[in-house]
Amino acid sequence: MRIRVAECTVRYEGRLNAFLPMATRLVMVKADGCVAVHADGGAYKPLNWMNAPNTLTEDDDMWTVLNPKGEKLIIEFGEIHFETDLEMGEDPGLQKDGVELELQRLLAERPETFGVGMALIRREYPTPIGPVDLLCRDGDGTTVAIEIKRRGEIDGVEQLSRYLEFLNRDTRLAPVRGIFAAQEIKPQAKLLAADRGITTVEVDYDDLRGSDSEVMKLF
Amino acid sequence: MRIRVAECTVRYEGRLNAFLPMATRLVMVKADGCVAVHADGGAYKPLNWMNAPNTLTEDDDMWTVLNPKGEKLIIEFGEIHFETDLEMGEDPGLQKDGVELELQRLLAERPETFGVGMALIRREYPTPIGPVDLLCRDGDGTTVAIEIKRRGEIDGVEQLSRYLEFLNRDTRLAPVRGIFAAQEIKPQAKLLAADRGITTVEVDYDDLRGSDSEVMKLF
DNA sequence: AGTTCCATGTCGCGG
DNA sequence: CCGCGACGTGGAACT
Repeated sequence: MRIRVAECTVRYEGRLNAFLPMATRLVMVKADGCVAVHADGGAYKPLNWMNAPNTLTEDDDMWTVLNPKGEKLIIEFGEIHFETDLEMGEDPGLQKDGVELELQRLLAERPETFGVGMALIRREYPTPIGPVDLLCRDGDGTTVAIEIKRRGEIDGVEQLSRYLEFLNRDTRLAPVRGIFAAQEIKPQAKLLAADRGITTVEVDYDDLRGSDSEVMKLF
Repeated sequence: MRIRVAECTVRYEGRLNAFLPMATRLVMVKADGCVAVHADGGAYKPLNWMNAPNTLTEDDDMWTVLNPKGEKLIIEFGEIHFETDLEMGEDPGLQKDGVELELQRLLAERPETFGVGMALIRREYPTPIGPVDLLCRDGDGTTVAIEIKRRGEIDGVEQLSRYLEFLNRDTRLAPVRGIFAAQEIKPQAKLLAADRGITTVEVDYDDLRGSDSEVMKLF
């Protein structure tokens, strides 16, 4: 990784045009060729950048970064305060844990969370426009499509609506009703769901995890 | 801005849990207190980070970053290869040009782009679920709701559909038809729009800007 | 503060 | 390679 701290101006021409007046900034060039220009503030996002793949041309006090899409990043340097180049090697990468899939797994194990007699048909039930998180049958024998989100927003309701549209064309399943489940559902999403005849359910992740541990303890 | 390149492990506990095994990485601490851990590759996004506001506690070879929401970032250092701390001063900030609002402004000035006799009623016409970009009346006196995006994708069609749903409940406006305008419209979005009876229009930003300059020159 | 929508979103997966 | 959905989305604008 190459790091240069210097006075510079930056011009980006691509999906939009942008310009940075002369100031002191950090320019980072990673091993994969991606370039990022950081100010000393403003979260982790750089002011300007160019992702790999690209080509960096160094020309006197000017760097030109081009990518195959025709985007261009031009950095013109003034005084260079500091520069270094360090070997860092491969990164083993990030291990994550505890997102939507986990919630889905927990709820798939406990369909009765959504009503007495609710039974799972299958997870990730395929439709032409993508898989429904859970497809179930309720106590009355009605098919139920369940969409699960960590945070329930209007998009999720739209997504479920589209699934329902398609599922209801399948005469073997129709009529299909919808349940929208999330840890927290925004008022606007609740409103739209109600308007569409979709039930909303707020689920408690810790409770689910807790009862999961309970179940585990029995074995 | 403080920069340290060192062997380290990183643990994040917050909205999810994540762990980085020991490896050489760059740790950046900006003036506003935000912390970012970068590998030598993978675009501009850090492997792990903590945005301001937060508190950094240095304890021997371990840094603990806490934020008011209870999220936690723990960095444990091994060998330190390099460290520096540089003054960079305020950044004048990025000047952008050519985004959605600009497109909206240009099209609001030229409603006839969407058909002969098209007249603007107002920009950002309010509905209970958000403002419609342009509300117009066409040559036949029919109300037209126009949604403008830089890139036309399925979400935009959904958004316009929702607006139309609400606008058509207003007996003073109904029937309202929809136009979906963007510099570029994805095939899937066109398909969905057609299915919903929404017209799609691809507009040329440079043409619009050009004719804008023309208009300017007349005065 | 809460909510909505934009973004040079980025990223990963599956067709 | 495109389409599509998730993201610790982040960030701005507006109520």
